[in-house]
Amino acid sequence: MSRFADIVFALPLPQAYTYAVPDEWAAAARPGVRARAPLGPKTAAGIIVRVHDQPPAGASLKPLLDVLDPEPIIPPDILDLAGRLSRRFFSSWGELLRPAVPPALSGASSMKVSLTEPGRAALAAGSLSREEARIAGLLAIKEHSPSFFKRKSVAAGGPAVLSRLIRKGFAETRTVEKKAVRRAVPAVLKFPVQMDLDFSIHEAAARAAADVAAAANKGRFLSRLFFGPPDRRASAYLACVRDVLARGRQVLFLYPEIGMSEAVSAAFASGVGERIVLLHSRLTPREREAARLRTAGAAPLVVAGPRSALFTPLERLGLIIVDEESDDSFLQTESPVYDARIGARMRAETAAVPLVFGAEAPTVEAFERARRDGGLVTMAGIEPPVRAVVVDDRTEPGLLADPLRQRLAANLAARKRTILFARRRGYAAFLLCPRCGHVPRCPRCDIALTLHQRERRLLCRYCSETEPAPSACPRCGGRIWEPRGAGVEAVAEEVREKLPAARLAVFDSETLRTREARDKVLTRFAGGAIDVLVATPLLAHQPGVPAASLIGILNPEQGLGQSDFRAGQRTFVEIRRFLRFLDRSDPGAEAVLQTSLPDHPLLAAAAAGDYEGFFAAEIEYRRMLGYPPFAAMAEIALWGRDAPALERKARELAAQIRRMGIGEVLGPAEIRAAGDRGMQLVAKAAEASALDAVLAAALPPVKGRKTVARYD
DNA sequence: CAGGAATTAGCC
DNA sequence: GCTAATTCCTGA
Repeated sequence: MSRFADIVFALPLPQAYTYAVPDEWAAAARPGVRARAPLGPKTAAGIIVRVHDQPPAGASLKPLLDVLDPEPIIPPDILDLAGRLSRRFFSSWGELLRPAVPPALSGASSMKVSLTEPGRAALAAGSLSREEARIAGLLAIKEHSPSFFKRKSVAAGGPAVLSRLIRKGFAETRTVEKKAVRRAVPAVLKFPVQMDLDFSIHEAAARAAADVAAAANKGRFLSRLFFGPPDRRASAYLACVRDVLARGRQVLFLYPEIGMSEAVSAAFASGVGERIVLLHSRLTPREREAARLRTAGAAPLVVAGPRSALFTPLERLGLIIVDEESDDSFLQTESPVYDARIGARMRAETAAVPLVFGAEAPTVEAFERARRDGGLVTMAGIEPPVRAVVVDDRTEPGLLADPLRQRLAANLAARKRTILFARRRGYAAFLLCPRCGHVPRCPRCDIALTLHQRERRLLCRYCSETEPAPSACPRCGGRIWEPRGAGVEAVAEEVREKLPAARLAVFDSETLRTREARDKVLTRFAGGAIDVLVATPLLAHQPGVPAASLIGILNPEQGLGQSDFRAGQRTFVEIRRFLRFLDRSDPGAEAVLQTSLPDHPLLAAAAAGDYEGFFAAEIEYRRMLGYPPFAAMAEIALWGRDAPALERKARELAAQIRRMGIGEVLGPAEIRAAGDRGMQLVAKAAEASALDAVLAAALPPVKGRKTVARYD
């Protein structure tokens, strides 16, 4: 009889806790059931992940109080998957299990804080203290949840200052009932897009689909990358899926949370029909429960959903597909951190089922791996890829280079739709005093403050510090500011000035805060009531964006400047994603990539749709610098205020990891984010498992706040 | 140096 | 995430 149970909680706790199992619960305490147990001064419900007979070493022992389920609510394979992901990403096992737990009936409201009229007046009059003005400035831009102010990145002392503002009547809280989505999306979606799908697949794809189906049938792991445009991938997926369903097995289909790539979903809707269960963020709790019940049986189904669908329990899993593999949304960066692509590989390997990745512009890592393993399946498009004209903006005075402006005017005259993509929200990335070169910076984070013209405020995009935009330069007293690094507001202003007849809308998270507002703008754009959308990359993650006859991409080279080994990859993928909105049914449709680096090979490759050209250069760069996929890598950051102590701790950790003898340890180097000081180490190893083992041994003893990012 | 506010460690 | 313990800070 098992006398101990390991329990995980849906809290950011790094490990499982061991409890004694009282005799009365000995039979009921099984892996996968919920149990209530004492945790600190309170009790909490968690999930039993293991029962055993090994008394825990050292740690104190308390008995669990109650077993809440007669039967396991989570099957062993999902418990194990979440456990392995938590160890890989140093995140919470219990939090990872949350999407696998049947939807609870709690937490139906949330709190919002907003500024009152007296608060606005006090802020404008400057009668608030520095700290109060900072918090009030944030609230002036938009309302926030109280927990927003608890985030370290927002403000030290945020909660206290906030309660003072509330006490003085300058701010107020209100409870927002979480309302069920009124317009329910049916479980089987009907897709508005009409397209002629070419279901004939060419030979290489047909052969690959046959391989995948055969592996699914034999219960064998196999990994393939379907490299090609959405319509081609869709027909290849469908061929695999039909076969797997016909053998009575289930398919897990993961897609990024961008509607769903429309060609793929349309193909699924017509090819699989009723046997698809779509999981997505617009489901109401009732629909979510209905979907869960449908997936709970052994019926052959396609379960399609975003990254969290990875944790859907399935009795008869036969195939996993991850479409749009290079989309950033597969990596969850907030707690619990995990990468659904890595999780999909783990799940496919353990379940002994084939794994199919698909993308038109895959990650360098996936492409290299597929090439090496012979898993690459190239599917040429029916049409050649969209090509963008590259335009040099260095000699142009305004934000829109002349060739782009002319095309915009012509497109407007023809009453056709235009989308202009700018990289930033707000008005300008930063202000520059042309007289002395001064740039207002955040006093805590040292990065340039963003100008928000409408509120006349400067905002730090790291820590949300805000202050009124200064009228005169604090250094030289100059009265003229030059806004640099165009945001959507500035681009919109220029279009209005140069082309007053254009009916224009700004599409960013600040202008359009709710889903309803976003849908409304898209409907008007589709219906011809809006000619030009000036959008941040947010637009590319919306469902139902109509195609446009002119796409302008403004200065994507800004994304290349980040000191991140994946900046090139991200920029390429983003440009190709923007270009997808080009209306290919219009023979006069054009795309323009405006840049101050017109000769940059990555931009040229992105404009031409030359993935292989991009890959050849990028993989060489990764090889030379020893980045993934040529090494497994971890960025370890230690955070704190006491700089000397921090540095000592970081050096010790670096030495410790070096002693354990893995590939390479770089640093520690000083980093700053959100007003915090940190020291960062980079550890690299040839083998991912070796790196994970070293980190698992070296990290837990390190006290204090730390973050780990792991890449392969 | 009190007394409260802010931050952080620990939760089995 | 919540609470208790610890550290920090203000103001005399």
